[in-house]
Amino acid sequence: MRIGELAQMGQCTEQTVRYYEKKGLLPAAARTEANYRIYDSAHVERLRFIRNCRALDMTHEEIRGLLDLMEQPASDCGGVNGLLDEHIAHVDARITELAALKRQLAGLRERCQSNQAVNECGILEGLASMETEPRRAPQSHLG
Amino acid sequence: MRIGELAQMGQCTEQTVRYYEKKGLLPAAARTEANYRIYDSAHVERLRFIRNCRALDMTHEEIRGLLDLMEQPASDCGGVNGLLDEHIAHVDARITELAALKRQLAGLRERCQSNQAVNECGILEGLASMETEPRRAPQSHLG
DNA sequence: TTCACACCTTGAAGCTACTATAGGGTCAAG
DNA sequence: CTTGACCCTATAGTAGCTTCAAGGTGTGAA
Ligand SMILES: [Zn+2]
Ligand SMILES: [Zn+2]
Ligand SMILES: [Zn+2]
Ligand SMILES: [Zn+2]
Repeated sequence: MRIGELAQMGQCTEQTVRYYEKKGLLPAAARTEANYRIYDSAHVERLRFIRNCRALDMTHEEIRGLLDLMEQPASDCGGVNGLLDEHIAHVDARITELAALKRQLAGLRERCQSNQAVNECGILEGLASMETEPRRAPQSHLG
Repeated sequence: MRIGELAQMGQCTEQTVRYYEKKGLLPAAARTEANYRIYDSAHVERLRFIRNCRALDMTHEEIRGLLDLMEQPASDCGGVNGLLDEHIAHVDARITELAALKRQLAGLRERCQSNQAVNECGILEGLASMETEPRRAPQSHLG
C-alpha cells in the first residue's frame, strides 16, 4: 500500500504521515524502485494508534512514551496506566483553568449591558483596571 | 522609563515587549541617543491592557480588535461587547470539547484497573481499536 | 583608568503539530 | 503522446512567545 491509502486509513493527510516519519513516530518506510513509500498492515495499526491518541489530545511525546512501552510486550503495564493518568490530569487541569476564565469573563461581560460610548464601556474599563498578574507556567499542554 | 521597567509593570519580559512592538500591538517607542527604547505612562496602560487580555486567553487578533475599537472613543461599544461575547463562546466551546475528551479518557482508563502485561493492557487495546475519526476543524483558538 | 556588572540592542533559532506551496518525478489509461 | 492521479523533496508559514548569540552602553568601585 502506498502513502495515499495509508493516510486514508489513518484519517489524515499524506503530509502528516511524512511528518510522523520525520519525527520518528512512524518508522521509515521501505521504498519502491520509483522511491515511493510502501506500507503494510503493521503500519496501518501504528498510524491508527497514533491518530487515536491525537484525537484524545495527547502530545507526540506522550504518544512516543506509549509506543516505547509497547516495545516490551511482556513487561508490566503500570507505565501505560501512569501515562494515561497524567494525561487525564492535563485535561482536568485545563478544564479547571477554563472554568475560572469563564467566571472572570462573565463578570467582565456584566459590566456593560447596553451599548454606550466606547470610552465609557465597562468592559474596557475592566480590562484596563484588572490587576496584571504574572503569567504562570501552564499546567497542561492543552491550550 | 526604559524597557526593563515597562516589562515589570506589565508582568512580562523585555523580549515580549519587543515582540509586541514588532507585531504592532505596541507602537514603536521613541529612542534615546544610545538607541534605548523609552516609554511613558500611556505605554504602561496599553501594555497592561494587552497583558490582561492575554491573561483571559484572547488572541493577538482579538486584542487588536479591541485596541482598534478604542481608537474611536465616541463610537458605540457594541463591537466591544460582541468581541467579548465571541471570545466567551470560544472558551465555552473548548470546555465542552474537553469535557467530552475527559469522558472518553475515563472510559479508556477503566479498561485497565490492575497492572498486567503490556500486551494485555486494556488501555492499549482500547487505543488500538478506537474508531479513527477525521480531525475536525477547531471550534476555538484555545487548543 | 580600568574593571565588573547590569542594562540595552539586533537577529536568528527553537517550541507544537501540522498545513501549504513550489517544483518536480512516475505511471496507467485513452 | 498527453492527461491526470499519484508520488517525491524542500521550504515557509501558523501563535505566542522563549532562548541564544554577539555585541553596545552606562555606572560604581578598585
Ligand atoms: Zn497530556
Ligand atoms: Zn460596552
Ligand atoms: Zn477568543
Ligand atoms: Zn494497563
